[in-house]
Amino acid sequence: MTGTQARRPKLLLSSMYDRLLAEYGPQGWWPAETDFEMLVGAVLTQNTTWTNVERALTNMKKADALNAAALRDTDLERLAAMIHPSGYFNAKARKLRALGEFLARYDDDLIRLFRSKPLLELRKELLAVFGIGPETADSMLLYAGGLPIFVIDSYTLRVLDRMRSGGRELKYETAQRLFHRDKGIDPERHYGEFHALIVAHGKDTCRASDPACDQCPVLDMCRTGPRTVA
DNA sequence: GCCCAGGTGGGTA
DNA sequence: TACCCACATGGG
Repeated sequence: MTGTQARRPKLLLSSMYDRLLAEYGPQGWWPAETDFEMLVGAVLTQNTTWTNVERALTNMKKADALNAAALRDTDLERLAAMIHPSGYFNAKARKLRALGEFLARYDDDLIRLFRSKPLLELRKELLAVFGIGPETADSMLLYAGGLPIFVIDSYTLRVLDRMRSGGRELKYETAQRLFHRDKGIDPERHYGEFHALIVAHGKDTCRASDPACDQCPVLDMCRTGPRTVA
């Protein structure tokens, strides 16, 4: 650090967690009845509102298609019709097909899948599946697999960028490292809840169209000047 | 009518 | 690596 550069206060992410929890209460994510439904929901919710995903999931349940074998065997056009409300239905139908084919490697057994290898190897394997990117993979590992990995989404990147002193936008893995390195955050107790709280806050007030975040009632650290994320 | 939503894959320079 | 764009419905 140069002599002219002022030392900025460190912001503990754990304090952000406390603020969000006090404002929004426990979120109890992921909103799915089964781990398999969670995996499907993770694909369907890509760049889409959850209410639209729920409509698609309901259609799949009615058609008895909410299982791995159905993802593999159902005609793609029919699958796309079921998930129509979730948008990108043709692309997502192909993604669900790829998910079903991937699960067949583990005999459609999610416990077997998540216990098959170390976390980072499993993550790499998921990322190789068509339609599964970093956020989708990490959501699956955390919420369905119960594994200690933090999920970064657009809300998280937006909040972190606003809390920082400017410069380049954070990349996914860089942002994820900030959470993994914060000793005040317990992976078992906090990762799932923290991500859900950030989403709750994002839906509530942290709009992309409000770059100054001036109206944010919760995270005033977003608008109180330059800070450095711890 | 416009913007946005719990992203990802493919193409290009 | 860093951009761009396509993918698409439904709510505010």
